[in-house]
Formats: sequence, C-alpha cells, structure tokens
Amino acid sequence: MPRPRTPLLDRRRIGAAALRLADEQGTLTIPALARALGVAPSALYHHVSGRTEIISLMREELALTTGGADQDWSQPWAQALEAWARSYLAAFAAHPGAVPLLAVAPLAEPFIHAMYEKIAELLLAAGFAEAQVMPLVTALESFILGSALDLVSPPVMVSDVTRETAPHLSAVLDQTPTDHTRAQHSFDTGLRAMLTGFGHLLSDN
Amino acid sequence: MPRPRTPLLDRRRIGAAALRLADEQGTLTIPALARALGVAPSALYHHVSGRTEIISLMREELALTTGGADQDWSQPWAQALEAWARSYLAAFAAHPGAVPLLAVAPLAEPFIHAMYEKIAELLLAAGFAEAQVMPLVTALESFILGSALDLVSPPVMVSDVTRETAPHLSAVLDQTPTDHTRAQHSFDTGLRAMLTGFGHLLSDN
DNA sequence: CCCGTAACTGAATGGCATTCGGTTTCGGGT
DNA sequence: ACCCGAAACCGAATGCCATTCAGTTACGGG
Repeated sequence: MPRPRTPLLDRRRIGAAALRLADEQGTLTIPALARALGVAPSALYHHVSGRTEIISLMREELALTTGGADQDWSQPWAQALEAWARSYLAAFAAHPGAVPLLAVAPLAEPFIHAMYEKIAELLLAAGFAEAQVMPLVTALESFILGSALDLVSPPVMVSDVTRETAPHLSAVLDQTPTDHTRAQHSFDTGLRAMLTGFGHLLSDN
Repeated sequence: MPRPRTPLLDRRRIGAAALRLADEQGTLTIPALARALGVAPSALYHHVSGRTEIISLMREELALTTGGADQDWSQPWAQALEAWARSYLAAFAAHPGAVPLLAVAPLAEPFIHAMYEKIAELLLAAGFAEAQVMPLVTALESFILGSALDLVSPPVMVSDVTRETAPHLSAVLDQTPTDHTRAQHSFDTGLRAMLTGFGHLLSDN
C-alpha cells in the first residue's frame, strides 16, 4: 500500500490491458481492468480522468499496434487508399469484442493528424480538389466504421416466415454466406464501389 | 399502488419515451425513463426483459416513425436507393443524442425484412445478380450507420500544431466547413460514389 | 361470481464509477 | 547530503443504476 518502487501503471499499459480485456469479455469495467493490472481500482484515476478516457486510450493502442505504420503511400492513390482502408478494418476486426466500445469514441487528435496528412498529400497529388479531400476521407472512414460494426453484429437469420412473405429476400439470402466471410465480402463490395466512384470525381473535372 | 384501471405502459410507449429521453439527455437510465412515463422503475420489467430490449424498441420506434414508409420504389434503382439511404440517415439525424445507443443495437428481424424485401426486388429487377444484392445493401447500410456516427461526433479542430506539421491537411481542412453541413456533405460524397460504383457492377456483367 | 393472472409499487440486492484521506516512496532543489 | 512537495498506490465510502421479488389491487374469462 505504499508507493511502489517502480510504477505499476502508465497510460500505455492501461490502454493495452483495457483493449485486451474488452476484446475478451465484450465489456469493460474498472474493477476488472484493475484486477487485470494487479492494482486497486482507485489507482487508475492517477493516470486517467475516467472510463471515457480509458476508451480513448484503447483506440490509441489500436492505432499504435495494428494501425498502418507499414503503409505504402507511394502506390497509385486508389491502391494506397484501398490498402489503408483494409488495414483500418483489419485493426478493428482483430478486436471484435471491443468494437462497440471503440465505435463511439473518437480518436484523439495527434493520431488522426499523422494519418490524415499522408492521405491529404496523396489525394492532392492525385489531382483531387482541396475541398473534395476531407469529404472523401470522412466518407470512407464512415464506411469502415460501419463495416466494423457490421462485422461484429449477429448474423441475420432466414426464418420460415421470411420465406413465405419475402420471396426476393429469401432468394437473395440463399446466395449469401452466413459465416464471417459475409461481412468481409460486403466490405469488399462497398470499398471497390466507393473507390470507383471517387475515380469519377477526378475525370469529371 | 394497485393495478391501474387502464394500463399505463405498453412496449410502444416505452420505446417512444426512451427514444425521446435518450435524444434529449444523451443517456438512457431506467429511473429517468420510468419518471418520464410516470411509473416506478420496476414496472418496466413487466413489458420488457431489460435495458437492452428497450434500446431495440427505440430502434423499432425510429423505423416506425421516420422510417421510409413513404418510399417510392418505382423510380430507377439508383434514385430509389439514394432516396432510401437519405431517409435512413435523416431518421438517425433526427435523434442525434440517441445515435450512439442505436448504432450498436441491431434492428429486430420483422422490421428489416419488410425493407430488405423491397430493396431485393428492386435490385433484382434492375439486373443485379442474386449473390450481389446482400453485399451491396449491407455495404450501403454500413456506410449509413457510420455516417450517422460521424454526424454526432465532435468536429475535428485545426490546432496550431497541425498547421506546422501537417501542411497538406491544413490546406484541406481550410476548405472544409466545421458546422453540421460537414458530415452531410461527406455523406453526399460517399453516397454518390458508392452508387456510381454499384452501377459499374451492372455494366460489367 | 370467482380465481388466476396482469399491472403496478416499494423495498431490497449487488455492481459499478468515482472520490477522498492515508501511507510510503521518489526526486529536484539547495 | 537532506528535505519537502508531489507522485503512486490502497482501502473505505458514496451515490447511482439495473434488476429482482414479495405484496397489493384490478381485470376478465369460464
């Protein structure tokens, strides 16, 4: 109960443990997090202001560990953007239990800025207008976030009632996988469509 | 404290009150909801199984009130889909405070099915393959949900630090509005791009 | 007309986020 | 080398919340 010789906590460790815990349990409680860190719940409040900030730390941790530091921004814009989007979704997919928590917590500024700067440079060089860049990136990011939520949502089932009252829907669902490839395939479809559409903004100048 | 002559609660009233409350306060607590309904907290449990189900009722209420019952499915597929997407987002936008709650709660089956059946019919008639329809709809829905979250997220600010270290980002942000039109404009951009991309799936057959 | 059940109340229960006072150790300034 | 303010942790306490349960009365089908 004294001050420990070497600190047991720091923001980085808290974020990492919280992310692991939320991913495994699907929920995040301060007592559970403190237990995982071998510490009393009140100790956490010397490093963070509250639960909300812990969730922000989780998202930072996600950006630091999985976030595409290994991106190749020298590719053609469409391929670079596609690779970025895929690694972004993959980062969420690697922590399914934590997605509902992360979805509603915006990433702190320093982290977005590093990423956005690269993308802005890429798209400006590709010939997009300054006023187009942010809407474009935001739209893509919204799609990624929505897809992450879709990825962890329970699969839609085809009930018998459906088959009677909704013939077209039934036919279409029969051609749709029910496993985890479903969400991935939807993401692929939407991503390609969106990038195609972005390309049209260029030629339409 | 007896049984009232005429019931004070039903699922519909609970959902409506919860939606209103969450929208106004940004949070949903059982005591507050009970107070708004003029009832003791425990009374709610005679109609719903718990808080989670109440959130489902909120989403049903959203679908019932704002949800596009007034859709015109006879238009060309792209326009019909665009109108659907817009009214879907508008429904979320009408209850900003409740969006974070609704985003993580999937809509109950009967409600999705009615909507999906119409869309499936529309897209099949337009010439899309059966295996394409669900990925396409899901992608669009993910984008809508992500955009709804973007709509209620705090705006990104341009700090002084940004201007020094991120010149391209700064230039791009200067051309981006900071008010509520920002998210709307991103949605427009992404929606059009996605629909354009979907169109290419048709001609590429 | 009666009884099983429905609709509500009020008082628990247990959990959680957060705060605060107390204890020991660290480390910068002199 | 020493001292003192601040830092890091613990334990107890607070207040709110979701959920449960026993109790009370009214409804309505047989």
